[in-house]
Amino acid sequence: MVDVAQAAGVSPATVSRAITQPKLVAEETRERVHAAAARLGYRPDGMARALASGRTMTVGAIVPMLDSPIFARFLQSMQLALAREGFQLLVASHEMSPAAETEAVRTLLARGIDGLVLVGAERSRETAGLLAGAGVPVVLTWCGHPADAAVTVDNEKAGALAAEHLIGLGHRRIGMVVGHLAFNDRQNGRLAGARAAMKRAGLALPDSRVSEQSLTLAGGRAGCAALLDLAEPPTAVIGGIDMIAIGCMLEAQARGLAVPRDLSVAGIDDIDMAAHVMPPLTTVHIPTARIGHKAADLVLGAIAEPGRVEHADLPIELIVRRSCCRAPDQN
Amino acid sequence: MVDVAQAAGVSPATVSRAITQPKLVAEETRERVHAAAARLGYRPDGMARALASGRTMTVGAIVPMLDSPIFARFLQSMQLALAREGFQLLVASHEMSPAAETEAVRTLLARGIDGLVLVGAERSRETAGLLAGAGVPVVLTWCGHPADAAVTVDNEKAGALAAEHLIGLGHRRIGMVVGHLAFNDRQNGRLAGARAAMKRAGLALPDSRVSEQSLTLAGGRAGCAALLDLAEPPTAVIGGIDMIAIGCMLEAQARGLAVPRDLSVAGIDDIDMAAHVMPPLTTVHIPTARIGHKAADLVLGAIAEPGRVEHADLPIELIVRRSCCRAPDQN
DNA sequence: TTGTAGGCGTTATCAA
DNA sequence: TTGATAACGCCTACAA
Repeated sequence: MVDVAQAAGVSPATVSRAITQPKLVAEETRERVHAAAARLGYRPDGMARALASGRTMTVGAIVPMLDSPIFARFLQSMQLALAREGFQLLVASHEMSPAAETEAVRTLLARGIDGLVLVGAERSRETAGLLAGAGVPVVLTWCGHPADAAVTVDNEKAGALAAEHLIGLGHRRIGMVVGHLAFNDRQNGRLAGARAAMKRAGLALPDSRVSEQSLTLAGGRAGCAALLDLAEPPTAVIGGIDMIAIGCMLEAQARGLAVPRDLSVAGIDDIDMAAHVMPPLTTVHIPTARIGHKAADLVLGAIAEPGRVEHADLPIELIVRRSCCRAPDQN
Repeated sequence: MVDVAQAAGVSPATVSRAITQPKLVAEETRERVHAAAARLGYRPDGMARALASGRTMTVGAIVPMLDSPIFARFLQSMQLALAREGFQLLVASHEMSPAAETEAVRTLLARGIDGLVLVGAERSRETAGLLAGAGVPVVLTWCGHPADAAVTVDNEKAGALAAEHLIGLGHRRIGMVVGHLAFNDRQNGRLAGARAAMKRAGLALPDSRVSEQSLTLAGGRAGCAALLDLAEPPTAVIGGIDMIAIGCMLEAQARGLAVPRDLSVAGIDDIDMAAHVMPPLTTVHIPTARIGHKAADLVLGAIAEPGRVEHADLPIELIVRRSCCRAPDQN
């Protein structure tokens, strides 16, 4: 910077201003500085800048896992929105481990970020403590109490929408394959919502008809297999995420069952694939990309105006495709 | 840090050493420092540390897109390997735009990273220039010239393996659905490899039997549709990535064609889903997670020992499942 | 509109 | 083994 200043015949301070606050510098001076900077190939040092200004132009995000169509999409849209404002995205994943999440928060905070985006509202006391003393805005996604800065969707309602659709089709024995419930308030919410909807209809969703599996196609297949092997197998299955729901369809089909004739399957998420599998999956649309975009908006807003906490609840809706049909007559 | 130093009755320099180079400090002193640090809740400032030391403990990665099972997996394993060594991952994506890649390189470099991982070896002159003057190790992945620090797989061979398998099954009219070829040397390589294999067998893969599509399920469906609508539709199709190949299967099935009886389909990548779709997809296994892991190893190695350039070529292999069968008798 | 000067929180060199 | 002290490269009142 000193070199640029000399080359442009100004002081280092003016170079700094010409770059970060162009309006404070006379146009003629500004141009001389920029020319000199370009000629000398000057690149401001981000760390020095961060140290002096306290701002890193970086937002951190910690997701349960990178290797998931949902979080990949989420990060994708967040990264895009951040990049548009000149911010960068620092990502970490905790692989469903609260301890790993704590560690990720710790290192991200130490590394220097201007804001942090997390998934879910449920976390260890230790992590919560770190966040409380973070000194940077924190935005929660998917779940979040009304007082939090958060972008939420109604996971209970998502589960309920799927269940109500199936109930409306006459299904009475409905099963659900969910992700591991520990440290996953999204899955917990969806299960609770489905259960509540069934209760309202005078039906039950006993634990025996709920299978806890990994959030993968394989998990869906395994969970569906378990439910189909029951003495009284369900006539319909809800997947806690689409990936699981699609796994359920594949397992049913692998056993020679037709979907939806022999087994109705509904999902939650509406990932791209849902529309393309056979049969196209009936699912609850969660606006994943919008969550990412909105989360970026909220952190950026809170960074610009410290203390500001916004809460956004994004609408969800049932997308009826062709993986569910009327239940066969039962007793 | 000054507070900690005072509380421990030592100088700031000793606090620094006690934390970063424990061995240089007497055990008794070290413990006093750590105790004081813990009591005061001291957290080293990453930016100050970066400015003073020149190391950021951060590695940048720029991928074509975040929203892809392959790159998500890749980043996942890289992030894990980096975290184990105390490094963090800064990610950006360029959405298949060379200009966006340039910009991403520029900002990551400015932000301060100790190393950079890129996908593919093909890029704009401008980006290449930035990298040349980057001052930090750069590791290429998937593609890379032998002189580069890179983790490569043989994309030509991948295309060839798929094609040879189909040729061996008696197919003579083989089509291919690839991703957009511009700025994607992986897809170019796979296509070239398939073409070369067919040529060796006295067959041709004319452009008319190659469909360029987006790297999605929908792209696969569209590409397959285009090929099936040909006057002489292929009896087998290769997908440039599994996602496309699976899209091809879905399109065929949606048209009432049985896979593989009426159309054989082969993919390249071996994503998790490949084993679970119906029929299970015959594909070329690309060790995506290992690429990520190895890339982390290489950058870390180059960071530790500047000037070191390692090149790793990872093996690939054909995984025969059930989406391909013998060609029907033709002409 | 521009320059001066102090400081951001560490690390690293050199003595002690 | 520990302590001064000078960078690290930039930002930002404050003054001119």
